[in-house]
Formats: sequence, structure tokens, C-alpha cells
Amino acid sequence: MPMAVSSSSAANYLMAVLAQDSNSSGSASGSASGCSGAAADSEDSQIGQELRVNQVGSRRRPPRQKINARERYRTFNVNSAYEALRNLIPTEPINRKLSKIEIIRLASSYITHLSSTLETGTECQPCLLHKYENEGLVRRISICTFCLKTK
DNA sequence: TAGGCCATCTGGTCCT
DNA sequence: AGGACCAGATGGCCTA
Repeated sequence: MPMAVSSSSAANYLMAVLAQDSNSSGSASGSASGCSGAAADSEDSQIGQELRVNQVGSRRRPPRQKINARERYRTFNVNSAYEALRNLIPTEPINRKLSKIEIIRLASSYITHLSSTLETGTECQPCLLHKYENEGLVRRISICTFCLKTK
């Protein structure tokens, strides 16, 4: 159960996704953007593929559309978490677009920066100060974006 | 046009 | 058995 996501918006999204899939009955690819990497190149082969993937040997599998909808919902929740994390990272300009990998790296860096701020008790380049205070230890700190920003 | 980023589909694996 | 999670494949969009 996702916790960081607003339950109402997530639920709305799930409903929308499921409704979309029920409307696109018979099609193997219910993608909104129309891209389906493994989709076949004709309708007949799509249906054939659907039958094949849903029945392996004698074992019946759940309909692909339902599984795809759940996966889209899961991706939606992951993206919501990325968005929540991104909102905690100060940038310039404030609404600068960040990729997912940038969000993770900057969040990690920002946590380190805040930690150094707490430990040194100063907001003036705490990471650099923290480095000197811990001289002799193995810990190494690279140039901190957030220290450079708060001059 | 190449490369980066992303959404989606899919099959496999693990968990409840 | 069904759902959650994950990684690979694929194709679209955008930017330098």
C-alpha cells in the first residue's frame, strides 16, 4: 500500500486506468501513447499473441490488460514519490525540471548537506567545515552544490 | 541526427 | 492464485 501518495489521486488514477482498459476491449495494447514495444504488427497477430501469452501450456494466466493496468498504476505511484522527493530539493530556478536520476543524486547530496549543517551548526559551507573537522577519517566529501549555493 | 529520458508492455520471480 | 516488484525491450518525444 503506497503511503506517500495522496490516496484520493492515486485511487482516481487507478479507476481511470481500469476504465481505459475496459473500454479498449480486444486490443493487446491499451497504451495511451500508442507505443507498445512487444506488440505485434497486425491486429490478427496481436490477438494471436494475446491468446498465446494468456495461455502457457495448460495454465491460464490473468488477462494482460489487467496486469498492464496494475503496472501503470504502480509506475504512477513511483512517479508520485519522485515528485514528492523532488519538491523537497531546492533548485534554481525553483521549478527546474529534474530527471529521475538527478532527483536521486541531488536528494542524496542534500541530505548530506543538511546533516553537515546540523553537525557543524553553521549554514556557511558546512560540508567543507565538516570535512576538516573529520580530518583523518576515511570520509571524503566532494564539492557540495548546496554549500556553493549558500554563499 | 544522436543521445537522453521516459512510458508502456511483458515475463519472471517472490510474497501473502 | 493473485498481486507486487523488477528488469529488459521497444518506441516516442525532446534537446543539443
